[in-house]
Parts: sequence; C-alpha cells; structure tokens
Amino acid sequence: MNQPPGSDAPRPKMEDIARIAGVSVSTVSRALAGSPRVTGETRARIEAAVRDTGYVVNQVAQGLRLQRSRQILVLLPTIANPFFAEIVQGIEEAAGAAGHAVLVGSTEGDPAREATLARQLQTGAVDGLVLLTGRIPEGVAANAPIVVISETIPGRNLPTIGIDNVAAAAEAVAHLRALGHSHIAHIAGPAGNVLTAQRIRGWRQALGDHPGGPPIHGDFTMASGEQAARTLLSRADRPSAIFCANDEMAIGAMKAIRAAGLTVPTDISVMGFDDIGFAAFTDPPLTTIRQPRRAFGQAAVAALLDPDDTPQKHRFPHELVLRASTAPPAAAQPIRRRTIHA
Amino acid sequence: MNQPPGSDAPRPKMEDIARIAGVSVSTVSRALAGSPRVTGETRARIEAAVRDTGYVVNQVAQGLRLQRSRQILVLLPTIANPFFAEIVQGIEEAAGAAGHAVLVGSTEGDPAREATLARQLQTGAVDGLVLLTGRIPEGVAANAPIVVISETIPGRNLPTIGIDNVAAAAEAVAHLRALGHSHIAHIAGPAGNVLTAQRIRGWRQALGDHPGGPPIHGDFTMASGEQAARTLLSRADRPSAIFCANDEMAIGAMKAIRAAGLTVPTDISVMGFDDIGFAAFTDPPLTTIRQPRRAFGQAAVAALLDPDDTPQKHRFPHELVLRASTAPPAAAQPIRRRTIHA
DNA sequence: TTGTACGCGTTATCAT
DNA sequence: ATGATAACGCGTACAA
Repeated sequence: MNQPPGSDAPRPKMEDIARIAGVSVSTVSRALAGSPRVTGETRARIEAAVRDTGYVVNQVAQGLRLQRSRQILVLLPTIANPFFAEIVQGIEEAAGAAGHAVLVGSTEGDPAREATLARQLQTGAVDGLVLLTGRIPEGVAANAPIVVISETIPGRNLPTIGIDNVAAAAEAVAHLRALGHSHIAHIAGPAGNVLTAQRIRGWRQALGDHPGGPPIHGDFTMASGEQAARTLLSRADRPSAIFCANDEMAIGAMKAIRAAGLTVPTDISVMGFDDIGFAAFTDPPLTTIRQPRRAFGQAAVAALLDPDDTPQKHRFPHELVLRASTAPPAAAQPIRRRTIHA
Repeated sequence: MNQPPGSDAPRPKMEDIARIAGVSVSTVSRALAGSPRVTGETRARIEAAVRDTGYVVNQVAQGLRLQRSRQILVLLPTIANPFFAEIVQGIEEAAGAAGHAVLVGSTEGDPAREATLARQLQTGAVDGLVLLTGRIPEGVAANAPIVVISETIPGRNLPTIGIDNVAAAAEAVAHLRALGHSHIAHIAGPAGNVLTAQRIRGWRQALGDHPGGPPIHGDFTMASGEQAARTLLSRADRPSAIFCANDEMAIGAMKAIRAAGLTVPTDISVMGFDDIGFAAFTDPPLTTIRQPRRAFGQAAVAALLDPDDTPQKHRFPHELVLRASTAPPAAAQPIRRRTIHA
C-alpha cells in the first residue's frame, strides 16, 4: 500500500496538464468534460499533454466536488451462490457502461455486517444501493437511493426487480401435477422472508386439495437441501416429487435421494428454481425455473441511475426449463409392498 | 440517484458537530480519530452530537485529504465461478476487518475491460489491486500495490499467493496411478497462462513414461470440459482416467462420459481441482485437490496492507480430497474384446 | 473562448 | 487541550 520511498514520480494533476498545455486548469477541466466551449486547437494541446503524462482525473477529488462517487454498492447474502454472482455480473456490465464501479458486500446474513456495509452510503463513498438481502440494513437514510432485486421489502415503496414468484412456483408445481404427481413436497427457503412465503403460496395454490404437508425450511444451501430431503424420505408418506425453492437445495436433495438408494426421477421427481449454470450438469439434469439474472442486474442499475426514479415494480418473465429430473411417478412405493403380499 | 428535491436534510458535516458540541472542527476531527489529546468531557459532548445527528465522516473528503481510499479492487475473469467467489469472500472478510471495502471487476477475459477497471488505481479510487486474472492490465503504474492470487505473473516480482500447482497436479495424478491407471489424460486450462502450464507439468511429471497424449485445452467452464471429454472419448485409445485442471471442467467431463453411456468411476475415473462446494454434491462425488481459498483472500489483503511489503511468494498447502469419482480401472476395454476372441 | 477564485469536507501544522 | 488555517484535486460561477 505504501510506495517505495522516493522511487517514483507523483501522479500528475490537472494543474500539470494546464502548465504543459499552456492553459489554465479550468480550460483543462472543460476540455476533459467535453465542453463545446473550447477551441479545437487548445483541446488538441491538452489531449496531447494528457497522453504524454498518462493523466487521469482523480475520482476522489472529483467526487468531493461533484458530491457523487460513481460507485454502487451491492449487498448480498453470499457471493458464493452462483445465482447472486450472475446478478452481480449483470449489475457490473450495466454499471460499467454507465461509468460506475461496483462494490460488493457479502453479508453472510449478519445484520451487523449489513449495517456496517450500508454505512458506505452515508459516507458518500457510494451513490446507490442494490439489495439482494431482502431487508433494509439498520440505519440507512429514508431517502437513500435503493433498489431491491429478487426479494421484496414490505413497508417501504422501493423500486423492485424480479419475477412473479407465486406464479412461477405454481407453474413448477403444475408441471409436476401434469406429470401425474399428487404428493408434492416443498423444500422452502428460510422462514420469515417474503420470497420464501411467495413460493410457498404458489406451491399451495397449484397443490389444490392434494397433500403436500408443511414445507420444510432450508437456507438455500446444498447441505440444507440434503438435510431437508432426508427428513422427507424418512416420513411414512414419502412424496413422489419435491419442489425446491432453489437449485442448490435441489442438488442437495438429489444427493440425499441417491444416498437412500432411490433414483431421480424414477422414484422421486425433483425440481429446482433459478436455473444456475450447474443445473444443466447434474445427473439427471435439473428441471427448474429460470430467472433472467443478467437482466435483473441491468434493470437495477437503470432504476438506480435513472433521473425519473418512480419507484416501480419491474416484473420479468420467468421460464420453465424442462430437463430430466422430473418424470411421471412410478407405479409408486405402495405397490412394491403390495406386489409381495397381494 | 437523485434526491427528491427539498425532501430531506443534508448530511451533517464535521462543522455541524463542532457547532453543536461548542468546539472547533479540529477538535472534532481529533476526537473522532481517537487522539489522546482531548478531554473526556469535550469528547463526551462530541460523541453525543455525533449520536444525535447520525453523523459519519465523509470518506471521500477524508480520502482526498489522506490520499487513500480504503478501497481494494479485485480483478477476476468471472465472479460466476465459485472458486473465485470464495476467494473474494476471504478478501472481503479480511478487508472489512481492516476497514477497507472491496470493489470487484469481472473482466470476462477482456483486456480492454481489465485496463478500464485497473484505471481505478490511478484515479485514487482504490488503494490496491488483487489480481486473479493472471496478467497485469495495460497501463498500471510500475510501482502500484498489487498482489497476485492463484496465478503467477512472469517478469514482475509481485507478492503472490497460491499453492504449489506442479506438486498438487503431480499428487493428483499419482493418486490415479496408485489406483492402477496407466493412461491418464489431462483436460487443461487455456493455453498461455502459467497456471495451465504448471498443472500440465505436474501431470507429466507424475505420468513418467506412461502415455497421456497431449493435453486438451479447455477454458475452465463446464461446457469446455464436456467438449474436451467428448474428444477424448472418441479417440481410439480412450484413457482410463481424466485429470481436469478444475472442478467445473471435471463436472462437464462427467456429463460427457454419462452421455457416452459410460460410468464414473467404473469405466473412467475423473479428478477435479479446487474443491468447490459443488464437488461434494456431484454423482459420484468428485475426487479433487482442495485449495484454501479463504486463506488466499486473507493473505492477499494482509500482503496489500502490510507496511513492510517485501514481495513474497506465499505458498499454501493443498489437500487431496478423496471421494468417489476415482477407482481402480476396470479390467479395461481391451479385455472385453479379447474375452470374446481369446 | 479563456482565466480567477472559491468551495466540496477533512486532516495536519502551527499557534495559543 | 484547543483553535485557526492551509491543503488535498477538481468544477464552476463569474469576470475578462
């Protein structure tokens, strides 16, 4: 972080460019800002000086003067989840195109860390906040520029980006029912967040009168999906299909199913949600609901940077991705026992 | 990004705190900096004012004055790869603990984007650079504070964090040989980077006189691994084991193997590299080499922030993780034919 | 079209 | 122990 003492020239500043080009700093500033009120000839001299020195404006000084940092902060539970990572890619693309940089904060679900990170907003280090955590951190100003992706935050009227989770979950379960499944369990996200509730609602809707039992809550990790599936498999009335609230839990569930000596989809169908890259490479490849993640990120940046920011709900289309982890139910477990004794 | 006009109070500045506490700004600054030369009583008044107003120092102004931003930039090929994502987590943890924020730049392998992002360094927006891309972007100052993770950059003597890739690759292949494999192919990373060359060297070393053929180059994606494996499977002398330069390519390879109607590890053993989270959830679970990613990130931050930054090579231990994707070779394909005719 | 002067919010130096 | 002041690098209103 520290320069080897005396080993190199200091960064040139605007003043240096001005001196070299034989003009004043204001002219340099204007030229760099692309102001029309500067002669082609002077501009040429300035540009030459910039090239020669390798000058770039000091964003910190510029930020102080302009009262904006050209930086966006993204708060998310964990960057290790590909679903979030791909949203971040979308954010980065769009932000970069708009001349903004992106800070990421992995909060690991820790409210204290969320608050600490969000403070960046108040310190002027950041122009806007993209929330993937589903809740507003402690202590952010009421008027702060915030946009919410994937989740929904009750109470505050914030621009929100996402799909119709109820409809998407219902569509997933409808697919399972169309296949002939009647006992469809649900491995849900952590209790207490809106997203979890929405997908549960969609599941219930599509379930109709059929049994599903209470949802089992996981935390969106593969390990939690595995654990939840174990619970499900140990029950007397084992489901013939499991709808998981994300792909990682579905991947965990498939592991548990294999471990129990059962086969997907022959014995049990499994569905995920999100369509992360790995979903196409599981065995069998995972049937799931695709969310347009890059588009989420891009829309978020647009909402944040757009002058007329009418808080709006951007609802993107989702897509049912049919792969091989779902199939009609086998003649079902009861039959095995019956064929022996009947 | 823009405040609803007139809807709210401006952020309090140090001057406001000074006025409220009845002291000068210098005293406030000192108090906030924890200087011992300030009375307990005045300090109390200042702290009260800070609490009441919700004041936080303006990092931009502070950065301008102090000539440092307390921000670190991480440049990586793609944040969607869990291997990189987990390194970023380590960086974030350590950076956060040291009061620094982290900017991430997904370069998607685009040199232009790398250069653009790296310019942040010159603009004063960033105090240091962590490189996961394996090459120095165009136009960064020769004396810039940089640390390299996982990769190695020839020519410049930079602090470098990683494992011994040659040894690790050799260990992987030795494991395969110990199992009894003699024809061990390698799906390598993109040609031209040091990491790729190192793992190829390790593979060759452990191969000894046994055939391996030339390595097939992928680009670390699952799709490229799948493609490479297809090529391998179509060859006359199909390998009995494939060592892949990362887990994602191994996952892709396993898909190709299944598609060919073969079984892992019965017909072909597959090894990965990295031990990303998904490696434990594939079917069969992937035997691989674990790299301590969080530790990488933490060490990088330490190297960047440490006053006595003697460019150093930090070599971390790797670990062979035995799972179920490797096994002794079956009596092998030749045998099938021979048993018929012999 | 170009230059001068001030302010953005903070910290460090020098007085007191 | 505390206060006045300059400086960090830049953008802009105003003057020329």
